Amino acid sequence: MSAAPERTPLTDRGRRTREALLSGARSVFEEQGFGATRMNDIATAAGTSHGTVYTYFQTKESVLEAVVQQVIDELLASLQASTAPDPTERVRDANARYLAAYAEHARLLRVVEEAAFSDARFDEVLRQLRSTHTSRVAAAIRRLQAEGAASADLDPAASAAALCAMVEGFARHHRADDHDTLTTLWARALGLSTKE
Amino acid sequence: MSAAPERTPLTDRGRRTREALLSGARSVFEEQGFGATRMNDIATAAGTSHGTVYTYFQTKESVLEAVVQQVIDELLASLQASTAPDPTERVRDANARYLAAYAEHARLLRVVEEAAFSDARFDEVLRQLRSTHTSRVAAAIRRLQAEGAASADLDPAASAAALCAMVEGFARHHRADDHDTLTTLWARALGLSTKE
Amino acid sequence: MSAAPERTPLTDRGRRTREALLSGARSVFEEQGFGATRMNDIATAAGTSHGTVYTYFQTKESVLEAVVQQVIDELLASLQASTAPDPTERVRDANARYLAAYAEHARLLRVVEEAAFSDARFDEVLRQLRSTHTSRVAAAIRRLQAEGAASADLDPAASAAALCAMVEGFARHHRADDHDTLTTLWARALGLSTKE
Amino acid sequence: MSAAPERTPLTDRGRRTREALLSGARSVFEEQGFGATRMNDIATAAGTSHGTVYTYFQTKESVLEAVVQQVIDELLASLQASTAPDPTERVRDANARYLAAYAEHARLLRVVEEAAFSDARFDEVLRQLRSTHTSRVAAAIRRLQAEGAASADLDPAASAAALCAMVEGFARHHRADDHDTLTTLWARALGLSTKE
DNA sequence: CATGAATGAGTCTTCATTCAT
DNA sequence: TATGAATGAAGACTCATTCAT
Repeated sequence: MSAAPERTPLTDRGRRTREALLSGARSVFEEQGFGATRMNDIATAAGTSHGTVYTYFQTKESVLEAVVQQVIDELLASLQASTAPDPTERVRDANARYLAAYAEHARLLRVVEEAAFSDARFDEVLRQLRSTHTSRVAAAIRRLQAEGAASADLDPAASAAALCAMVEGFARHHRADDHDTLTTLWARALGLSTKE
Repeated sequence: MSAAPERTPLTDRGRRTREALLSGARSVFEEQGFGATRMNDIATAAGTSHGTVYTYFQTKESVLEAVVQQVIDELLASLQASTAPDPTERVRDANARYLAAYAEHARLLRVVEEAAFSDARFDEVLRQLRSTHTSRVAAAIRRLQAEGAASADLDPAASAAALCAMVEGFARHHRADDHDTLTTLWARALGLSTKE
Repeated sequence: MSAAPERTPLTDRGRRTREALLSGARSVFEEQGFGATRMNDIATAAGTSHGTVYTYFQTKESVLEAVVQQVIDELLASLQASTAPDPTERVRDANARYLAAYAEHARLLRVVEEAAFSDARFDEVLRQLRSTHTSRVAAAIRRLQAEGAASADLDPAASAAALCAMVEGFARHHRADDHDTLTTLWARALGLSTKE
Repeated sequence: MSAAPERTPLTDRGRRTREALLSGARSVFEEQGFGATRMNDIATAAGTSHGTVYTYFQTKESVLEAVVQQVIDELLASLQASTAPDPTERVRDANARYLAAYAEHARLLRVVEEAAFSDARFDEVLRQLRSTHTSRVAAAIRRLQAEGAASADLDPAASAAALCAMVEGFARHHRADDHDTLTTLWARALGLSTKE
């Protein structure tokens, strides 16, 4: 009866405020992490009173969810498979883009990971993200195998999982833009026939 | 601010209490995570009263730190380089042991990761752990290269980082004991000359 | 403090809106009680926007006050003294009508009682209601005594108070339409001479 | 896991504090009502910090519940049936005691009524209280009927309900100690044979 | 050493009311 | 008039940490 519905802004002013909140929230989350961020910080960052946050969002989790929603699609879009002709180029390209995308969103992803410790929703978000990406990579591997460009004896799904883990882990812990080693390892692991 | 120094128990009874606390704390942390664990839960799990925890530890973080300390050494010990004669066997062996060790300590490691979000100390712990392991792997790779068993053109440090990331990520997200694919990928990536 | 004066709507549209608000408010109050009702709920029930409520009413209390105003007169009107010739019939008739009226308005009266805990205005409303009704009953008793139909030794005011309390309490707690016992008790208490 | 159990004090100091809280709470509730009472007020009245209230009680409702628990038994005890030989005396006696008990606890009962609007637990408390008392009165009426001292044609349960409602309502609205009228009405309603 | 009581800073959240459009 | 956004006072509750016994 007396709910506090996640309101969708009806006017322009409302839309602007909501945007300001999302953008402010993202900044603050990225700077302070999820747990350390106070609803008040979000309001302040958006230039509103703290009550206004609750006009558009129910809880801190909802805010993060909305922030993430905006980012997820954009993130997945930037991870589309490469169309380079050479397999190794494709891999290099894919890794480069992954590392770039990761670098751009690293801080927010960390926030989501943090939030995942106390809210399963975010676990799911991450699982989805990984699973989508891994599936794409598995498909790419299958394609390479069909073309005879990659070792046929590899399990595509497991390989994809492992290789994605490698890139993600590398991106996370070394945030280097050095993807040469990465590409080489990947290519050799898959037994890519290189043009030379 | 903090009055009582972290005390090392002098009496037998004290030693026993401290052990109970550590063991209880580990259970509770693993079950509930760091943030969700109350000092009270730790005391209860250890069968002591609330205040006793502070006889041995200064803060919740200190408790986790002590728990972790116990585990770290044990963990690193179980990750010593293999002594198998065949390179691929060495890799398989190492991966198997890594996955086993990870599985055994996964929950606690997650707790440390969670705590790392609010306390840099734990970030450091994880970094150390990874770095120690990666160094060892890098050394192993260098050895293989010296023996002519692995591709000489690979950067040992970067490769080690990437391959460790792969195993860690695989262990984390897929907690499978399927290490065949992992070993194959690793071996091929390194260009291991297989005995056949 | 309160800027806008309680306005009487001047246009037709205004009158309709005000009616909708009152009717919606009554429903919501009766369903949820006073404290649990949000201004928002009232607006929603009336099909208006949030802010519109304040065009017609100053506070939540004002809304209830207006709702009650409408009901009070109607309620008192339905409790006019009976004109049946036989005293016992008159009593039975009066009780029946009281119970019926109570049943019809019970929920709203409960709301008023609830509001009375935090706003003396509503205490006064209830006191008035009771006092009006009790006075009428006292007058009726005096009439009966004058006619020699009721025991002359009873204090009319006190008896009326007690008997009204009985009917009200019965209505409140037992919401039965069984008024036989009630009528009998009442008649015997007053020593009504029965026709037989 | 991380519950905040309604703790029973184990030490004397704890017992004293809990008592202080209950007694302070009762005062404050009676003075300000349930809704207007802040946890802080209770703490202050008990001379503790507000956190201490939560050492012993979970919510404001729990505090009231504990306060009421203490009173209920005492209240029911003081409403035991009279042992006077004369029926009318018994009634007078019972009413006198009821009015006295009511007067003593009136304020707290009002608080319970207030709380009942938002918490069904308290509705139940009141229902129980009434029902216990009404049952006793019904039993008393049956006894009188068996002795031939009261009209045999009355339904004891319904009569008890009505008469209890009368006394309660009278006590509530007129808090007079004038119980003469009450006793007379009651006696006549029941057709008590008076000794004269 | 152990116990359990006491503390209070820190946050989220609600919602009546005001205000700009 | 009507709308819907904005405000912010107010209060409940948690829990790490301190302290008296």
